[in-house]
Amino acid sequence: MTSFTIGELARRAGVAIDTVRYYERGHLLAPAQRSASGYRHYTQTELKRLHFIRRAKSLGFSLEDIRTLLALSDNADVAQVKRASIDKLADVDQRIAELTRIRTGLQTLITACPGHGRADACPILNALSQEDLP
Amino acid sequence: MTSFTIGELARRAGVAIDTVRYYERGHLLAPAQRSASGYRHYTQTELKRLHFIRRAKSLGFSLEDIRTLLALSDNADVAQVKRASIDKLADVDQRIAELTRIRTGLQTLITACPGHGRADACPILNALSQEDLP
DNA sequence: CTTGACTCTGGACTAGGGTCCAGACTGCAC
DNA sequence: GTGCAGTCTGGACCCTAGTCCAGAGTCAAG
Repeated sequence: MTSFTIGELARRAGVAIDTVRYYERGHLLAPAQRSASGYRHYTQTELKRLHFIRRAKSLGFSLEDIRTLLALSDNADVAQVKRASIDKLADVDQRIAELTRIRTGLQTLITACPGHGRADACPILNALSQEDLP
Repeated sequence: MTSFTIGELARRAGVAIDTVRYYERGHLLAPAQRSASGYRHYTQTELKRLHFIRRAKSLGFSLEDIRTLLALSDNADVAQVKRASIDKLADVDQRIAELTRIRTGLQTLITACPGHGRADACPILNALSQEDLP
């Protein structure tokens, strides 16, 4: 069974060493095995877990979410994992809707702005000064 | 020329008093006129500027962005205002695309997950453990 | 004149997700 | 056996956009 140092783990997972230690502090990773001299040593198991964390993060889960997910996953509670994912999806939809609203507002202003001339002919500046915008 | 206190300004703009002072500290608002006793006093000018700030924020500009925008607006530089808005639009598009990618990944997993049974039958958990996902 | 609401200041604190640091120790190659 | 890279620890610090606090001073109504 090959094992590797924290630097090697970090390199393989594409994170910073400090991040690994931070995850350990935050109970996302279990306390690592130590060598006689106190160096942390890891195996594929921890690398997989670290990959899990990064993947979940890239899917928009917070570390808090991931702590939950890992606990559920450790308990093999598929129903709850699915439920947590559905909640997260609703969350993502919410954020997309908000950004889309912002996008529409911006696009309207940009289209209307001549891009030159007097400031009071610029709908972007005017709109930002008015009461009645999105 | 009517003038009003910080509390009145905050009330009219729909922000907290602390936020007004915070904006002054961060040079989004110029240092306010003071009464003999040291109370800040504001006029329509500052109220309009504060509205501008809130509006820009609701369009997804950061305070840093807004500092820039205000400087440009003070210089009446319409071309640059338009350019800054276009940059921000690209930014928003980028964020929407990223979230949409996340959404697709989640939706796929949720659809595929039976919601019960063994953990290793749950595609959400499996996917998070694999290398080759979005 | 008192009471209560308002304002002043500097500074601390929040959340989330890390990042950086000093000073000491360890591991490995040459 | 020396030099350099890697690792250890606890704790400080970063960012954003505020929010909250204590203790002191001020304003206006009754």
